[in-house]
Amino acid sequence: MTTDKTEILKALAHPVRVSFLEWMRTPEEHFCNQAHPLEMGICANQFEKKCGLSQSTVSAHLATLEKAGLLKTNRVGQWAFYSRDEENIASFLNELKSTL
Amino acid sequence: MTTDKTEILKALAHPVRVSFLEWMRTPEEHFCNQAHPLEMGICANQFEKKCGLSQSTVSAHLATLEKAGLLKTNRVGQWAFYSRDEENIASFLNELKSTL
DNA sequence: TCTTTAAATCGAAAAATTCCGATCTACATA
DNA sequence: TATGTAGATCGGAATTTTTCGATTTAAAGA
Repeated sequence: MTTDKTEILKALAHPVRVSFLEWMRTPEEHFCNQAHPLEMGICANQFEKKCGLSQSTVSAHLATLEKAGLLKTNRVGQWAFYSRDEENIASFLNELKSTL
Repeated sequence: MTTDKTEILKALAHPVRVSFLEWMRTPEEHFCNQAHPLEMGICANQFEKKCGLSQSTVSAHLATLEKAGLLKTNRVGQWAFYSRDEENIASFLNELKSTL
């Protein structure tokens, strides 16, 4: 969670990772079949089903987004729940708007 | 000049290309030594001096930014003058803000 | 304790990106 | 016409990214 502009832009350079973030804007729309309450975040395995990539690839994409500061992780038992880091996302968008 | 979100985000994934765009926000500050008037745009060779990369590499970076729709080209004689495509940049930022 | 399940990590292959020097094209000028 | 300059394009090397299957780690349940 570095919040470095370059790292964030690299994280956004792959369409699958952008999709992950976009899906998470409206979880009830994209992850309505999740066993756990959506308030806990989105379970990692939900992304696998939705994007068709392997477990290890999805895990790597989620790690990239988390390292960039765009996602937060909530580990409960054997599960990892991801949610958008709205504060970092907003400040990135603001920085981009004022510097780009 | 496709104005495709994915292509733009890929174009922004390299720090040198982001620098190019940022420098061009204030040309009088970053390209004050240009022989031609800054209103014509920024001459390609200006970027070479400033970033230290080779002519062919700079040309490729500029082409990437132009294909993404972030820059416009104005060819005059043997020179290529580049300027920001403010309209596309603004609509990209707006789209990003409302979808990401 | 043994088995199952979820997710991270490892190792390696494939693909994409970055970069350079050399070449090619176009224009300008002597 | 020959020379010089600017910039695009080509070919290839180096690096980075993407992806997968296999393994490891950790927790859950039988």
